[in-house]
Amino acid sequence: MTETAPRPTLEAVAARAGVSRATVSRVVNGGEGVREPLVERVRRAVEELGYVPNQAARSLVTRRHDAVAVVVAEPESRVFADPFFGLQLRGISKELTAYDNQLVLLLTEGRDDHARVARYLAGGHVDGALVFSLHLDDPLPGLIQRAGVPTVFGGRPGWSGDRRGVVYVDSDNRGGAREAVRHLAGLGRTRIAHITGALDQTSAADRLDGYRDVMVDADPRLIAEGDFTPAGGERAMRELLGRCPDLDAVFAANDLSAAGALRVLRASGRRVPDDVAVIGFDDMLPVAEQTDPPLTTIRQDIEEMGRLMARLLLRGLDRRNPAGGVVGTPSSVVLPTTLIRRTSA
Amino acid sequence: MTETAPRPTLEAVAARAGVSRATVSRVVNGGEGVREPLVERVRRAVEELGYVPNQAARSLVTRRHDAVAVVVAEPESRVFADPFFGLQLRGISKELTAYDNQLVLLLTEGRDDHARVARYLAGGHVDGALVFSLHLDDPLPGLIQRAGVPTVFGGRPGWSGDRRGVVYVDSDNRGGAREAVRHLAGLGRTRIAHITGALDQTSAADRLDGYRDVMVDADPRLIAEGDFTPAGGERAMRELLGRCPDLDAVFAANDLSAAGALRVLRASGRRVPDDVAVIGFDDMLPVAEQTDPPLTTIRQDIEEMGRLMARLLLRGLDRRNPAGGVVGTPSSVVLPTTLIRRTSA
DNA sequence: TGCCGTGGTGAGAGCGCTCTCGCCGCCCCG
DNA sequence: CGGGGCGGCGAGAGCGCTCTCACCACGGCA
Repeated sequence: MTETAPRPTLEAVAARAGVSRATVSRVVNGGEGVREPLVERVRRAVEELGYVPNQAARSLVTRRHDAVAVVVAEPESRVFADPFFGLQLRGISKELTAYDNQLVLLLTEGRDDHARVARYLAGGHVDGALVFSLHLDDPLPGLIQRAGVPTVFGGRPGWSGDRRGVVYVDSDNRGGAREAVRHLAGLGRTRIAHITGALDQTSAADRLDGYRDVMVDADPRLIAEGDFTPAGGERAMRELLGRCPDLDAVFAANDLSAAGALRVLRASGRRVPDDVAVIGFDDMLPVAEQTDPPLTTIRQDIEEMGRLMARLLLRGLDRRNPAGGVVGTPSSVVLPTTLIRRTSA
Repeated sequence: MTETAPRPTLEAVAARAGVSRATVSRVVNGGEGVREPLVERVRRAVEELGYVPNQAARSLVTRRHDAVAVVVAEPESRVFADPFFGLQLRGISKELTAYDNQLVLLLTEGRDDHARVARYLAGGHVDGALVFSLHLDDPLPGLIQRAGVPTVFGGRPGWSGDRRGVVYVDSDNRGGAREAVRHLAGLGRTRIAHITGALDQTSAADRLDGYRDVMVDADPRLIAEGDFTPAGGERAMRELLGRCPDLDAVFAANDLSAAGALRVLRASGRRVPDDVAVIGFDDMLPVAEQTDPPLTTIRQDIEEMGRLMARLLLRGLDRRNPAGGVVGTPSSVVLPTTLIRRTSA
């Protein structure tokens, strides 16, 4: 716990290099319009003094912070039980780092925190925000929109407010679900059940829609509500088995609930995939590879989603146009999914 | 993606309230030494204009940022496969939020990033740092110490540098391990094996030490090296079964590797706990409760560790002395562990 | 009544930076 | 050889805040 030492200022560097503050500033910010010998002298002075620009002073005049808030608005601590957010965070972090932006993490605890987050964002402490808020009734997106902070959402925000200018990155949940169900059908299965995710989230709703796209007139008893957790998967599977003992396949809304379903199936004496084929969603490696048997699933590139969110935001912020593409208001992106075949289906 | 609107300044509030900037500043910062009617007038003006202080301007003069960096220096993306960091982050976030500090997340990708992190910390953008760097040979703690940033480590840093003034928060890994092994011994088990964690981390080394404390002259073949992952647990368990088919208990360095071990034991036809008792470490709920059978384990309060790290740092920063206690250089804290009995042992 | 002490308020400097503008010297062209 | 243009550099203002200090109006005491 040492104390922070006094740090050299632009002034000090200028004095040492024998130039003006303005010139040092120019060199520090890229060196445009300064002749080589001077650039060299300034660089050396910076080096020798260990000069690091004071971000506060800089922000004060540029009104830029080179910082982005990441808002994770999950009511429950379930957030990190899933490796989901972690992976997305990693993708975000990589992209932000590549363009020298900092990541300010805002975790919310329940409703009261929304005001806090909104205040922070409205306070202009960051240049933009990446927001994870997937619940249908979440007031946060609205608050943020009112705060006027450039924002990219993680997952299609399911709220009823003004839709204009809303940018999000999502997986093709519906398409992926269709692919999953078609795969099961292609295996000759006809009694294909679905364990949904938490239906107040758009991803769960979309996957259910995808299931219905293929199973146009499916027996409604083949659908059981889960909540993306293993326990929820177990519950739903037991329910399904009770209602339709003759089912021969299950499409679970994510790998975690598939894992739960798998346990119940085994306990009930069914063999997977012989008696019942099971397919998950996410391709969460530590889960999908570790189940018994290993899980066939729909892969979504979560880290890439994070990276893309950051890239879109930065592009909208006009940060020297990250990674090419046309500058301007970016639009939402829906990433494709892939079927990963293991043994469960 | 709306543009940020121009925000009112102190000046504007002062004008509206008919007072000086200084008075507004005083009110905004607690209102000490300003008479009630004025306070009221200023408050109203702030409210009406929606004034939010410009943090950059404030930092420029106070040299405080009310921001803390959280550095996660895990080489591999394994970081978030474990819910570990997520939980700790949550604890940290809660505490920081309670004292109005922001959380700047710094994830590192391999060695090259160390310099970046060190530069950032040395740059004085944050008031302090919370660092997770548990590897023995990690140069980061040294770099940070040189940067002169007040720091609290998560887990005992295992490095050979200057130890003075190093503050950390850790679980009683050694004591917990002793309790685990004693519990197995109390069950009448005598051939107690140990699956270690990644031994370049202090927590793994400490747990191994704890095991040895009880099993003073254990057969060295009863120890197999794991790496805290389920796959590592499987590998180690197979190794152990090959070397010592007569073992009757296993203490795994964490729940994840215990889950792997459990699978191998079942595949080998052993009954748990009848033939082999198994105990884990961490009490990672989504893992420990979902194994078959549910895992007996050593619980550590991970969220509390995070909270404590933040509290210690803030206290060292002299932030109005969070949560009581003597002000001054804080010292390290080692949190106790608890045995959680489920069915595996 | 006069003086000092005290508490409340305002004026102003200055934190470290960026950016505009103006000056100066050089080169090119007539 | 002179003038205009241009590129390189420095001077200085000002971003929005905090904090010191001086000022003023009281009240208490002699």
